[in-house]
Amino acid sequence: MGLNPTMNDVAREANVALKTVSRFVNGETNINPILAARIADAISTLGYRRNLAAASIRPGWTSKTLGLVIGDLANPYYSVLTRAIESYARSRGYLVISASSDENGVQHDLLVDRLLEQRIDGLIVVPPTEAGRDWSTIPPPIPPLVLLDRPLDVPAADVVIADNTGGAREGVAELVRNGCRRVAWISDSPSIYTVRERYAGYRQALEESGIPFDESLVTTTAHTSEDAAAAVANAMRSSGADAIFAGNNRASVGALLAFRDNGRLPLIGFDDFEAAQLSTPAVSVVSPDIPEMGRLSAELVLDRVAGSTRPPVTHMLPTKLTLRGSERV
Amino acid sequence: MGLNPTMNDVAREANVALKTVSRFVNGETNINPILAARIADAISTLGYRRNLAAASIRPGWTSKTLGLVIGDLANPYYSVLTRAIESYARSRGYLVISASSDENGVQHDLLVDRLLEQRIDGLIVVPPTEAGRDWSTIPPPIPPLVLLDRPLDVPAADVVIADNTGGAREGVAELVRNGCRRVAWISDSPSIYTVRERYAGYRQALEESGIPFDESLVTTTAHTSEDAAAAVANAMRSSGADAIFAGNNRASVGALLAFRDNGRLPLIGFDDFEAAQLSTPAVSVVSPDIPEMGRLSAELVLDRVAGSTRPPVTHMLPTKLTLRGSERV
DNA sequence: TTGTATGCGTTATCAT
DNA sequence: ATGATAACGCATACAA
Repeated sequence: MGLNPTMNDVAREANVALKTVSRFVNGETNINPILAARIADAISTLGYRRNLAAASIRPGWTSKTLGLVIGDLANPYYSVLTRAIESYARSRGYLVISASSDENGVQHDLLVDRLLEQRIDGLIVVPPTEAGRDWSTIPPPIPPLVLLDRPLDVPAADVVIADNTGGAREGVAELVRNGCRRVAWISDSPSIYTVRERYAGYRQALEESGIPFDESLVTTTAHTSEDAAAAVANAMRSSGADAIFAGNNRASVGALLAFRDNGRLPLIGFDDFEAAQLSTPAVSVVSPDIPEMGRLSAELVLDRVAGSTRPPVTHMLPTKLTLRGSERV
Repeated sequence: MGLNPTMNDVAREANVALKTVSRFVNGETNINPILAARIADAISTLGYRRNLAAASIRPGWTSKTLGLVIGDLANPYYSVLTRAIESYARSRGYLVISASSDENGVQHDLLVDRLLEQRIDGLIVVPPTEAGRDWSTIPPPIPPLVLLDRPLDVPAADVVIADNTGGAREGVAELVRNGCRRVAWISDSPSIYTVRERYAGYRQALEESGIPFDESLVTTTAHTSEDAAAAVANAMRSSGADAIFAGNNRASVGALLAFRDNGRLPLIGFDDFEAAQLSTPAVSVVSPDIPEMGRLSAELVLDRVAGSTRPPVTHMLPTKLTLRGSERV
């Protein structure tokens, strides 16, 4: 291994002053070509690499690093989000340290603290399902912060969310437009923000169509695809459902599983998933623009890192209804 | 925002020496309880957070950070890998900076350089499809390095790969055991390491079964699912194939697409994918243990970070054949 | 244009 | 047990 050569080593090797090497490394122009050449030589013979960690502790300098706390990187939703953030950040010279909270508030808080200690320049966070500590108890200064996917009451933070209510409303309305009158709702628990929002859209669509609400068509206990499959089967057999709206992709998968044994019903799901296009007929979905949500978050946080003092904003991004066939029979 | 309080600020506030605060923060025990309490108070009133970047430049101290360069985080294969690495790393106190190369050698090299400058303690790398610069041209010292998924001739590096050849061989043999004699091979280009290895397994299985090799059954130009679908359709119509072995999950998806219009053939694919379990019949696959590959990589690199000088090893992890029904009719 | 001296926030040495 | 001082690798006033 050996030790890492420092700027001082380069200076000695090239027979110039430390400061001249610093200038060279930082790409300043006012520098004697002769010395520059000597320095370049010294750098390559020594294999010098600058130590960004050391540079970052100087006043006015930063780590050129962003922190990101999500639920679970193995979940395609989060990995696509993370990739979008990474891409935009890198286009502006930033690296991303991402960490998974497993939706656990304690773990989430630990990660936030660690990232703060690592002196990331900005922070993007998807608040965990099991709420963590109140942000107001974290002593300032806190670097630029973006709340992603789920809003929270943090005065200084920008917020980027999807129009969950509008999306669900549009999806349900499409089913109704196709003649369905008894649309079943299948989802996870309403204690989850996105579920609440989407469910509100379901209710809105029914109301706007003058369709009476029937509680027996609603399931909000489907935590897994298997749960959802059972709920869908039940809605078909016992509740006289004539269509299914799936509140997330696990619920959609559950519906497909249920359809194997029980025939099929018109179906629209929230959130896209890989299998949606392969099933027959392909599954129609309303889905947020995940890459754009990621990109925008990174842009907002980096603008603030760069000095923007614009008042905090909440961006609610529209969803998109993709009709693939499953919305009718 | 305001500035970040430093250890010095805490010392002044608590009326103790800088070093005492350092001791307190680093959890040393030999410290007067009275002073400790004063320090704790000062820390919380000032909202002091330790600056790990500053700490890391001290000799013998490190960034407690791992670098990871993969192909594309939005690809489930890589995101599951990354998640496994992240989990293990965090269990040992490390954060992970991951970056996507898009399989582009130039971008890959840029990222490696940047991570080296950021002074990550260890590096895990999936060498890009389009080869980057030779590692031997990177001047030492290079931190502990693990080559993941694809081997490369780097003397000091540990290597973690899957048994691609053995896996493909097992999958093809299963099709043969079910009576198939004309197994078509559908894959991406053999310029890709994993493709080459898997294809070798295909050839081995044929040879061991005494089945003559027929070039007309082989397609190695399927870069997308659509390409693969066309190739599968062609194999069914023109080449008299009686089974399909898909060299990766895009090829598997292509086969499913082709089956829509052309009936179906026994199918086994390499690499698992979400839709595999939803299709009817569910798709059988041979797949590497991705989480274990990630975990092992992180373990190897962190053991070296912790001082292990064990000679470099190559771990070839076994694959698993999951039979779900598609292997017969 | 080049160099000297100082400081960033932290830990380590060595005295007290 | 505690503290003054130096050092880590780097950048920046300020001098030369």
